[in-house]
Amino acid sequence: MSSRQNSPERKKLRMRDIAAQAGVAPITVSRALSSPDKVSPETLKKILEVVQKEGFIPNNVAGSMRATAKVIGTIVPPLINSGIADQVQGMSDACAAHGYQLLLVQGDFSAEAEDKAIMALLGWRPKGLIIQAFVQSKAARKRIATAGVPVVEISEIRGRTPMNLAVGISNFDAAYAMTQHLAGKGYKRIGFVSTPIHGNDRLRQRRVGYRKAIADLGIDQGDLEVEVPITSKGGAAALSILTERDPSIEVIFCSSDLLAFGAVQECRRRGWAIPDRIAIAGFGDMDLASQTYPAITTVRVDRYGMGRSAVDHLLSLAAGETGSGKSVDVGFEIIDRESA
Amino acid sequence: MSSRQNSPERKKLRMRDIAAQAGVAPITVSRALSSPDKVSPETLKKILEVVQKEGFIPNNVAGSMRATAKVIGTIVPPLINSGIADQVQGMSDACAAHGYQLLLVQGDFSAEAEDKAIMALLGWRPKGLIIQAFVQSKAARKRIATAGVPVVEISEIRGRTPMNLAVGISNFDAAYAMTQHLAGKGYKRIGFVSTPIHGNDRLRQRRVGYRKAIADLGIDQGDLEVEVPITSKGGAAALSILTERDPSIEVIFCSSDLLAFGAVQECRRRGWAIPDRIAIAGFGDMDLASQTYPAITTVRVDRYGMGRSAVDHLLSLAAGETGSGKSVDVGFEIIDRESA
DNA sequence: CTGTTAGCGCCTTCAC
DNA sequence: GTGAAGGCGCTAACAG
Repeated sequence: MSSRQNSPERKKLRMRDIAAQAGVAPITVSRALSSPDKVSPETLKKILEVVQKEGFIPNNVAGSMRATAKVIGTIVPPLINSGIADQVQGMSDACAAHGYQLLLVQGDFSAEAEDKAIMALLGWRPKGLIIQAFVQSKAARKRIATAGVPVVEISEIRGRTPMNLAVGISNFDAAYAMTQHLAGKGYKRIGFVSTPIHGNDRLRQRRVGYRKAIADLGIDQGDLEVEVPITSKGGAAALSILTERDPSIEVIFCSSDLLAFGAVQECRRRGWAIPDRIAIAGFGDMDLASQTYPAITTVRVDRYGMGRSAVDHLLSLAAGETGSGKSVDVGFEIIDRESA
Repeated sequence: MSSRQNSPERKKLRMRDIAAQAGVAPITVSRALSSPDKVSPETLKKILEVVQKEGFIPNNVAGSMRATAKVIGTIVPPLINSGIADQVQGMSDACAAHGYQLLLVQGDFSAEAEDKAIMALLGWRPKGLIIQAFVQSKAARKRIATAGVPVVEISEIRGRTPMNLAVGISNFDAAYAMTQHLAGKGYKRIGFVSTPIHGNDRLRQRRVGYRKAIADLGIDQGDLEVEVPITSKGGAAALSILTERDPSIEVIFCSSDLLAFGAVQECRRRGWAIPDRIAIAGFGDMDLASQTYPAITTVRVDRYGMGRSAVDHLLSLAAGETGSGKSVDVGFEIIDRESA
C-alpha cells in the first residue's frame, strides 16, 4: 500500500459533514460555495471557516447530476507542429475566466476518430463542444443534435453551413490575398506548397484560393503545386521539387510557416539569396516567421483569439442565444516581411 | 431559439428507456455496455440494437458517482512555445489507449495558480493527477493527500522527493553533460542563457549543472549568464548582451532550442559564421533544431514518451501499486550537430 | 435568509 | 444470467 492510503484523514468529506460542523443544513453550505450573496455574512463566515479547516472540495460529479456540468468538451487534431496549441491556450484561458473546465480529447481528421471522440465527450454531458473543423459524419451530427448541446466549429468559414456557429477565417480569401500580394510585388511564377490536404477543408480552401488568384491574374505557369509532410523538412523537400520542376520559379507560397521555414533553411544550405534567387511566403505568422532571418512574409491569423472567441460564443449559445448557421470571421492580415 | 432546441428527439435517453424498449431491467443494459460477457448473446444483441438505433450514450457523470471516473486531471504550464504540446500529446494518446479522458487545466509556475488548478481538478474526483512540476505549496500537497489520489509529477528528478512518483530527467546532469561536451570540443568561454528561472526547478537545475561543470573544468570566465524572455527574440537579445559583455565568448549554451534558434538568426543578421565566429547549443531537440541551418547541437529529451509514461505509471499507482518517492529517469541524449 | 424534500442516472449489493 | 432495492453527493424546487 502506498503512503497516500494510510494518511490519517481518509474519511471522505461531504457537504453534510461540513454542514453538521457548521450547524447548518447541507443546502446552506451549497449556497455558501456557489452563491455566497444568498447567505448571511455570519453563516457564510462560519461555513467558510469549516471548509477551509477541513480542506473540503465539493464533488463536481455529484453536483453535475442536477445542474449541467461546467465543462466544455473539445476535440483537437494532433498538437504537434501546429498553431493548435495557441488555440488550446485561448480556450483554456476563456474557460478559466468563466469557471469552466476543458475536457480535451484528441482526434485526427478522419470521420471515425471524430465520431468516437464526440461520443466520449458527450458521455460527460458537457455544456457544449468545440471542434477544430467541420463536423463531418452524418452520424456525429445526429448524435450532437440528439444530445442537444451547442457546438462551435473552429474552421474554414467559406462554403459550408456550420451546425450552430463557426469561428474562423476564410482560408480561401487569405490564400487569394497572399497570391495577389505576391503578384503585386512583381513575382510571375508562383508555386504553392501544402501539407496533405486529405479531409482538411482549411488546406483545401487555401489551395482553391491560390488557384483562383492564379487564374484571375491570367498567369499560365503549369503545375507548380506540391504536397509534402507537415514538417520543416517537408518545406525543404518542396523547394527541391519545385525548383527542379521549373527552375524559373520565382516565389513559393507555403500553406504553413513551418514549411516556409524549412524552405528558407534549404536555401541557406544551398547558399541561395532570399528573396533574390527565390522568394518564400508562409501562412500563420508563428513566432518563427518573424524571427527567422530573413523574416518571413506570411498571413497572420489570431489563433489564440479564435480559441477564446469559440468559448465565448459557445457559452452564449448554451445560454439560449441563437446562432444557427452563423459564421464569425476573425479575419487575417498579410504581413509583409523580407522573404518575399 | 436555436434549431437544436426544436429538434424532434429532445427527450433525454436514460438506461431505463433503453431497458424498457429491449424488455430487460436497466441493470442489464448497464452490464451489456460495460461487461458484455456477463450477458447472454441474445440479450446483448437486442440491447445493442436499441442502443444503436436510439443513439444512446450513457451518462458518465452519473456512472462516476459510484465507480470512480475514468478521468485523469492534468495541469500544464502555458502551451505556447514549448515542448509541452508533445507531452500533452503523449498523455492524450496513453489515456485514449486505456479508455481514460484528460481533464486539462492551465497553470503557470506560481504556487497560487497551482493550488487553484488542483482544487478545480480534484472537484472532479479524478483517478489521479499529472502535474508538470513538483507540487509546490504545502496546502496543495495536503489537499492531494486528503483527496487520496495518486500524483505523477513530470519534473526535474534531482534533489526533491516526489509525493508518489516523478517522471523526468535530471536537468542538472543534462546541462552538466552539455557543458562538458562543449568544453570537450575545445570551447573555453561558455555562456549560458535561460528564460526566467523564477520557480522553475528544471531551469534552475540546468543552470546549476552548467555552473558545476564550469567549476569542475576550472574555467575562470566571470559572469556569462543571462536571463531573457521565452521567445526566439530573447535568444537574439541574449547573443547581443553576452557578446557585448565579453567579446571573446566562444559558445552560448541556451536552455531551450527556441532561444538557440533566435541566437542563430541573430548571427545571420550580423553575418557571423556559426560555429566559427560563435557557436550555439540548445536544449530540447525540437523539430526546429535539426532543421535550422546550421543544425543546432542540443540535448534530446523524449517529451512525448514522458507524457505516455506518466499516464501508465499513474494508472499503476491508482491500481494500488506502490511508487512512493520513486523517480523514473527517462534519460537524455546529447545531439551533436553543426552549430557547436 | 434558511431548511425540507426529492430526485439526477447509474451501479454496487444482494437475491433469485 | 438476470433483477430489485438502495444510495452515491449534491442542488432545484418549493416552503417557511
